[in-house]
Amino acid sequence: MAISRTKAQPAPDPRLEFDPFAAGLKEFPRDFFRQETVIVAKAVMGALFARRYEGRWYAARIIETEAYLGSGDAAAHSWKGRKTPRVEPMYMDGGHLYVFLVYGMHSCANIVTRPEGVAEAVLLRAAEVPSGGDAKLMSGPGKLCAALGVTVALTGADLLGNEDLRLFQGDGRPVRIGTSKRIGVEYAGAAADWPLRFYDIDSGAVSGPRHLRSSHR
DNA sequence: GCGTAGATCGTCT
DNA sequence: GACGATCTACGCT
Repeated sequence: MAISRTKAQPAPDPRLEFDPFAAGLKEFPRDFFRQETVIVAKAVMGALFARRYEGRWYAARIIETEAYLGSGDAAAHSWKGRKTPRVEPMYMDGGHLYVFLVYGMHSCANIVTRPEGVAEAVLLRAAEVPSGGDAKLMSGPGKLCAALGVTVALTGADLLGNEDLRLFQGDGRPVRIGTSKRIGVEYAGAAADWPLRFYDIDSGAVSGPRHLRSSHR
């Protein structure tokens, strides 16, 4: 009988191997994540969501996000102050991770924003391979998590000072940002039409229907 | 390119 | 007991 040990985490896609430290990339200070959620949702465009696995670093370049505005947002899990065990990470200080499971099979990763007690977050919807390549690999929140090997086991983790889960600033290249309503929240009434989805107009990895991929704003 | 259906199970009512 | 902050396969145009 084997000795019980911590649950094994899935391996990231080898194509994502990239060392942000070797590339000299900087991280974000805590206060960055405490800003307004829409500001953060746009500012992390081009940033690298990175994970260490068996001693190597793997990363995804964020090119599509959505803002979820807490208690006043019918599309947010924290709508009307809901605070169930699943949603609790959304109430943590900015810079934490909130991961949940949708449709019984796909994980979705969010960066928690605002100070502790304010349940807002930025959903990471799509990303590019840092070294280039398959634009379809991470063109959707579930695929992004699958490629990086991120599961609900990581919900509540702190991205600052974390040994194997971090967020790095991009290389500073300007990103042209398009705006649209959020995807998959038709049940949210008026909030379903709020312009809270942001994406890199020039990226081939953007998710969603065609009419939500062309330039807006 | 577009629309539809089915998968699959944790979470909340 | 119903329903997802999704994805893929498949049929049709």
